[in-house]
This record gives sequence, structure tokens and C-alpha cells, in this order.
Amino acid sequence: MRYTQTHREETHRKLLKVAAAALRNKGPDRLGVADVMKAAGLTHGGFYAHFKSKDALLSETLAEIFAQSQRRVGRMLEGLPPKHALATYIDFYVSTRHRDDPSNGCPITALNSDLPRQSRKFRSTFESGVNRLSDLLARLIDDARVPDAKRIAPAILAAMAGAVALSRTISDPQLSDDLLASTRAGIKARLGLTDLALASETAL
Amino acid sequence: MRYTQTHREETHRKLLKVAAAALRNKGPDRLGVADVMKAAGLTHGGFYAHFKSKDALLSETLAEIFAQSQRRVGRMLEGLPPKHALATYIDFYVSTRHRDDPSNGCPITALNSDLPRQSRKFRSTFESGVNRLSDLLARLIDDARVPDAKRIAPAILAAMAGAVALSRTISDPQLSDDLLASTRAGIKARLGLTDLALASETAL
DNA sequence: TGTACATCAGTGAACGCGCGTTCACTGATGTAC
DNA sequence: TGTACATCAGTGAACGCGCGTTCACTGATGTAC
Repeated sequence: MRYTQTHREETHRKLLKVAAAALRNKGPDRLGVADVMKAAGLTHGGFYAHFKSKDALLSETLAEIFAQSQRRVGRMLEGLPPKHALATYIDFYVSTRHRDDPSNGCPITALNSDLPRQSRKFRSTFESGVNRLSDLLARLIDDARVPDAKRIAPAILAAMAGAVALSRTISDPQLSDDLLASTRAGIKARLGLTDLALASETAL
Repeated sequence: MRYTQTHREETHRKLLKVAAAALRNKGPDRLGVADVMKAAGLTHGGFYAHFKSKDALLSETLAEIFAQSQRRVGRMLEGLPPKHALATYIDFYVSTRHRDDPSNGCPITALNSDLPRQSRKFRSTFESGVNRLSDLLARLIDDARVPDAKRIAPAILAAMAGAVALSRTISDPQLSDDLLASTRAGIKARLGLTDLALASETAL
């Protein structure tokens, strides 16, 4: 059956959306081509009309996830004063909501330790996504007049991602929450944002 | 052929040793039963004389890795004055050596983001290992007379693991090294150990 | 002391299943004439 | 304006491969008598 002109692109987008959740939930190895197609309401055979391989799907999906993350953060922080924006981002990232919703979360948190085992293409997509996120954070830090922004941004990103990832492995909710709270406090102290802690919490 | 009395246990230990490297290198999903047996010089059929399933191997291996990590750290820090011990541990963990040698490294760094997708048994083994490492770090922090040791230890462990994991995904060696250096500096500053930075670096 | 039997870590072939990939086919709509 | 043909996203069966698991068998040594 011949479809409307935009039908193909709509399906493609739908597949990327479904895959974006599956990639973060199940990881690159456990994500299944047939599952993605089924979740999009299609049969598995049609997959190769949209992607030349599973690996192509994974890389394209990962790029899309990073791009969407960037857009979302940009929208969220738009118009906020620099220090407030920085504190808001930290609270947004190192949050129980982020911990409890991997399918919509940061791919660094969801995929970090899987990465060395993935294809070259997937890894380079990941790396450029990390670089963009790190640059974004460096700009926030710099705007907040904290020195050495470019040097400390990757370390802070790693600390945030590490905390959320580890919090997902802790079964006691209280201890898991404590880890996140302690991480937020530590990072804000390092950035001279202690006074903004509560203000930005409520901004969520 | 009937073997010596200790033969079975020797083989078992050998399998755990081989699996310990493979688990951190390839991850739980890509580790293959046949590969482990082959690396130990055996054929794959004999696997089930030692483990009742692949999952049993994974959990037992993970427990052994955590136990060995604890022992190694204990030995390394033995007799050092408290602040020096703490700084040494940080430098040891957040190091290029650790980054470049996943097969002997910390399972948190190697497996963190895989964890939510693993079996209940594997996750509980991981969690208790994390708790023991976190307690060990809390003791080091407390001995160094830093307040709130129990509360901040998990956050610091997460930051260290996150930094090493992320450093493994950065292809530019200089940027990767910088991330580790920045993480060490940040954590030491938080713990009031800035003056010990160089002394403990050379202790490696 | 010698013989028959039991043991059991390890062998190697086979099984079953999931999964990525291929392929002949479908059928509604657009295009050519 | 109507008819024949081309298009192509999607279908559904099939293929091939890897991998966890099973199982009948091996054969050197220990044990029973």
C-alpha cells in the first residue's frame, strides 16, 4: 500500500522514539530489533526499510537522545539567572525523578559502563554527545562566575552521572535518596551554590 | 580420570579467576560460558560440574571480585597515617592505571550501568559489595577526622566510579587524564586533603 | 596381593531458543499513455 | 477519462549463528572383597 509522503519519516521518528526508551531501559545488547518494531506496531521484517542494521539504529537513536537532552535542558534553563540556572540543572540531573525514569534519562547514566564494549560508531556518537553536554555545563559554570569551568565541568558531569547510576543499584530508598542529596550538596558546595539549594529544589 | 583431592577446587578457582577478568572486560551479557572454559583450558561441557548456571557463575565471580578488592585495598593502606591513607586510596582509584586496566578494576566502574538489567541475585551481590566498599571508605574518611563520613562516602565513591567509567569513553588521552586529575583534586578539596595531593601521587 | 566395581571431573556432540538479517510477496496509490 | 504499470513501506516465513544447557560417555584412581 502506497502511503502519504510523510508516512515514511513519521514511522522513522516513531521507531527512534521507541528505541530511545528501549536503549536506556534494556541497554544496547538487550534491545531487540523485533521488540522495537512490535512496540511501534509493525512487524520485524520491515525494519530494514528504515535502518541498514541494528547498529545503525543504535547510533542514530543515541544521537537523537543526546540532541533531545540538550534541547530540553536549554528550554528548562531559558531566562534563569546564571547561578540559579546552574543549581537548577544540578537538582534536575541528580534527582530521584531522574533515577526512577531511566527511559527518559541521560544516556551517560544509563550506558556509561556498557560503552567500551560497543561498536566504534556507537562510541564516537556517545563521545560527541558527552562533549556537547560537558560544554553546556561548562558554559553554565562559567556564566555563574565559577573559575576553571572548562576543566571542572567533565568531572562534575561524571560525578552526577555516577551518582544517579549508583543510586539505581541501591534498593533501600532512603539510602538511595541520601546518596543523591549528598551528591547535590557536595557539587553545589564546590561551585559556591550552597545558598541556592532550597530555592532550586522547589523550581523542579 | 580420577584427580587429586584438591583438583576440583583448583579448577573452580581458576574458573573464577578467568571469569573475573571476563566479567569486567565483556560485561555480564557478553561473557560466554564456553569462552571462560576455553580460557581455563577446558571444554564447555564441564562447566556444569562447577556451577549450576551462568548466573551462578556471575554472582560467585562478582562476590569474589569485591572480596579481592577489599583485601587489596586493606593491604595497600596498611600502616599509613589516616589522611595519607585516604589520599592514597583516592589516587589509586581515580588513576590512569585503573582506567586502562578494567579486567582488574573496580566492578562499580565496570558494571554500574549494566546493573539494573541483571538478575536479582547478581544485583544483591553487587549491592552488598558496594556497601562494604562504601563502609571501608567511610572508615577512611572518619579516621582522617572529616565530619559526616557515613553520609558523604557513597557520594564520593559514586563520583570516583563515575569519573573512571567516563574517562574510559574519552578517546583523547589528554582530556581523559584531565578528567581524572580534576576529579582527584575536587574530591581531595572536599575532604581537606589538598596539601597531600603530590605526596600521595608519588606513593603510587 | 590381586581383581571387580564405583567414582566423578572432564569430553564432545546435540538440543533449543533468541535474535539479527534476508527475501519473495502484498496492495493501495501515483504516474504514463 | 480510463487503463496498465511502477512504486515501496510493510508482511511474514525462513535462515544462520551464537550461546546456555543437557547428556551419554570416558578413563584413571580409590575402595571393597
